[in-house]
Amino acid sequence: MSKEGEISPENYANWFALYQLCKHIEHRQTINISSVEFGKLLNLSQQTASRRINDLIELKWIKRKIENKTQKIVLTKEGSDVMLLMYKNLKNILESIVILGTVQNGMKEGAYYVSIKGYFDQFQEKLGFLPYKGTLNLELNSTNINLLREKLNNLKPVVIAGFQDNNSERTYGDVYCYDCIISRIDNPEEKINAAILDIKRTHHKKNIIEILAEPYLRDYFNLKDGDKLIIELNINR
Amino acid sequence: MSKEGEISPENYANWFALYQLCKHIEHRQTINISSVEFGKLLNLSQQTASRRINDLIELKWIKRKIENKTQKIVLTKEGSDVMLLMYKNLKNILESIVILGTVQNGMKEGAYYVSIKGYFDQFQEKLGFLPYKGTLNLELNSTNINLLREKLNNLKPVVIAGFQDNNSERTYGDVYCYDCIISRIDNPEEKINAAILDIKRTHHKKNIIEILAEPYLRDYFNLKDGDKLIIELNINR
DNA sequence: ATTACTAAAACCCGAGTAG
DNA sequence: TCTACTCGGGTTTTAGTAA
Repeated sequence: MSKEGEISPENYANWFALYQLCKHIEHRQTINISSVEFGKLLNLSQQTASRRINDLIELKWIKRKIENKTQKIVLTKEGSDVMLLMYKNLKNILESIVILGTVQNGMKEGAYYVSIKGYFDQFQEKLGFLPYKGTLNLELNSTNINLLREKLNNLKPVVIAGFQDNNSERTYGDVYCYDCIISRIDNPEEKINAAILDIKRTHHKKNIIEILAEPYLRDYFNLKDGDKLIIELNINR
Repeated sequence: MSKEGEISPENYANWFALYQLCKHIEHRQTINISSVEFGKLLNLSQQTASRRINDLIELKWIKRKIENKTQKIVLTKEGSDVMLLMYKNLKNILESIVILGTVQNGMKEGAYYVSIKGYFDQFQEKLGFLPYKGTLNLELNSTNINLLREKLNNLKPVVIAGFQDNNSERTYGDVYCYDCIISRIDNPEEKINAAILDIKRTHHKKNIIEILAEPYLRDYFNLKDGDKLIIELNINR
């Protein structure tokens, strides 16, 4: 076997077995499962499941106590480290994948919302810049939109507080933004601070997002429809 | 093959191959790698690596363009979904593993810090309760301390702002806390809001954490040294 | 250099069964 | 019932090699 906790071809079957075991973990890192049940979980026979458990014990990823012919399985520190390592690696991979958007025409609803005084006055303080009164529309492919959603889930939004307009009696709800950095794909070194307007509330096709920034981005980056921009999220938590 | 994106024994070798490929991803979800290099990455022969790539293409997890006998590999939406799914499952697993601590004697430095007026006055507002002027020490085993660290990494701390004491000319730094919920392991239904004092700054053995709560927890839970408590973190982001 | 076919070797799984 | 052994058969890997 290779380095401690490393997953290699000799043991990725075992890694997968550990992963399935962990899905059934209960209080105190304990799992109650027979080799027959474990076999069903893995889509494998009782015999192979039993062998897997012994492999995992040998790897020191789990411990077992047999009481009255039934086994209690406990995750060890090494075992939980293996799971943590994979989790961290996946997190890194997903975070390192650069998200790309394609410039689309139109300013859509974003421009309207940005201009409303009750919102606009909060931008300087909360985003760190006074945005251009319009948004840039970026289309993301389905790979990118999924990754973006997951990244946004793990990010704290900038909340632009809602308010009541006493003249029109209209109520304006909270607006959510996410800090980001934008650059041209053909010149990734020239970056600019920007913000993504919350994608949940827009009426768009679901794979279009709206970007806020201080300058008019089409001029700033000399953009035409179809140009590609890199969207980096600040993962500075 | 089973459900879309599901990893089963027929394809966890392929899943692992995809995972290794993703570690080498570059701009625009593209990977440049030969079958020889990929074989080395997987600790497998060039022939098997080549077959894996074809398997991944058949699974629609990647696409490939061959130019001048060299291949460019691009992750598909399905491929990134597979990675995202595993990431989310691991996240769930790690979050669902309950962290246990064992009651230890002593109040240590925590008690001193809690009592300092400059800090104490902030607790009501920031933690939602005025803590007992002492901390409960919990010892965590190495599995639990690792999991806790990872969970805290993904949590927003409650910052108790530092201040300057004009009498003693001493400067008191920021103190970090994390909201949590405590219960006896033998009665997990009776819960109480509490906070973990930042574990990084204490001079403790590294597997001891300090808990703040409104009541004197030893009385509240009728605790003696060695009793076990469940520590739940608020993952309500 | 590449990728990938074929065929033999190595490996793994599960049926039968023991404890 | 449980877990886990042996061993035959099927699957996967790799060496050799072609394109």
